[in-house]
Amino acid sequence: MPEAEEDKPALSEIERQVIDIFVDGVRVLGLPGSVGEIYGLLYVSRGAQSLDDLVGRLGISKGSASQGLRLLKSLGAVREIEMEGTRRTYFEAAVDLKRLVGGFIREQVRPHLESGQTKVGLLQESIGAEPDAEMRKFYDERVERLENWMRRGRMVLPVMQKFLGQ
Amino acid sequence: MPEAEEDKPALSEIERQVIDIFVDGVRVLGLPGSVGEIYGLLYVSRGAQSLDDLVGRLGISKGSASQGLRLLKSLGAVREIEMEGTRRTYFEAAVDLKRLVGGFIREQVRPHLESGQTKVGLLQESIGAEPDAEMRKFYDERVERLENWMRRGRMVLPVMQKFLGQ
DNA sequence: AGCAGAGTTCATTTTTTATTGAACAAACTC
DNA sequence: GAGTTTGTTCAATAAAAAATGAACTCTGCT
Repeated sequence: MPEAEEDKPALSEIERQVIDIFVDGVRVLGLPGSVGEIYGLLYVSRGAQSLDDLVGRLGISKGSASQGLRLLKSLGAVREIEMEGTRRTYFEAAVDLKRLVGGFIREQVRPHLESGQTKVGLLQESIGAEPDAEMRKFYDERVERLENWMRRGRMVLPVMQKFLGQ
Repeated sequence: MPEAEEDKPALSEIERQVIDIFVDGVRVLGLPGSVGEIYGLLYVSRGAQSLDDLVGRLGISKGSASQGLRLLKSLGAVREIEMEGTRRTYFEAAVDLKRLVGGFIREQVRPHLESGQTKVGLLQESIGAEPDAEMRKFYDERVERLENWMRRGRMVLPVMQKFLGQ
C-alpha cells in the first residue's frame, strides 16, 4: 500500500522556512537546490523519512529525490535507517558539523585541488620549453606563486575541519 | 586607431594552460568561467592589458569583458593602471592572496551568511508561535544548532584569512 | 558643437545545469 | 513465477546562468 502523494501534508510555515535556508546554503556550496530541499526537510523532521515521503511533501520527482539522496549519502549528510516490517529505506539528517564539513571537503573540494595540481605539473613542463629566458623566469615566478596558493589551500582544509567540527 | 581583433596574437600553449587552471578555480568558487579567463590572462601576462586586449585575445565579447572586470574589481583581484598618452584603462592581476581571499569573503560569502541570519531570526518568531510544546522543543534544538553552525562559519572566516594571507 | 574612442548596460540568445518521468532492475510477496 | 513495491537510471525537457552585441553614455579632442 504505497503512500499516495495526496496523503502527505503540505509543508508548514516552519518547514518551508528551514528548507529555504538550506536551499540557499547548498547553493552557496554549488549544489543543486533540490539537495537543499531534501536535507532541509530531513533536518526539520523529527522522524526519518522515506524517498516517497520526500517526493510527496516536497513535490519533487522520484528521480530528483533519488539523485539528491545519493549525493547527500556520498557527503555523509544523511543516515539510512532500516525499519523492520518494511523494506522501505528511511533517511534522517546527519547533524554533526565535523562530518558534514569533512564529507564536503572530501567529495567536492579535494578532487578539484588534485586536478589543479596535475595541471600545474603539465604547465611546468610547457614552461621548461619556453625559449625566452626572461619570459621563462616570469612564468616560473607565477607558477611558483600558484603552487604556493594551492599548498595553502590544502593546508587550510584540516584547519577548517578542526575549527568547524566542534 | 583602435586595435582590431586580428592584431592580437592567439593564446600560447602556456597561456591557455594557465587560463584553464583559473577557469576551473573560479568555477569552484561559483563564478562564471569568463571571469577565470580574464583573471588567468592577466595573471600570465607581464604587462597590463586593456579591455580590448582581453576581448581580442580571449575571443569574448566586450560585454563579458566589462562585466567580468567589474566583478574582479569588486573582489580587489585586478588593479587599474592609468597610462599617460591614452585614456584607455589597463588592468593587471592583483596577486596578493590575502587580498583575494578577503575580497571573495567580503563580496561573496558574508552577504549569504547575513541573509541566513536574518532568515533564522524570522524562523525563531515562527517557532515561538508553535502550539505543540514537544515540537517547539525539537525546533528550538535544531535552530540552536543551525545558529551554532553559522556562528562557526563567521568565526572561521578570519581564521582562514589569517592562514591563507601569508 | 560635433565626432570618435572607450566602456557600460541590458534585452536577447546561447549554453549549461537541474529536473522530470518513463523504462528498467532488484527485492520481496503470495 | 507472476505480480507488487521500492528505488535507480538516463534520455528528454525545463529552468537557470552566462555570453553576446547593439544601443547607449561619457569623456576628450578639435
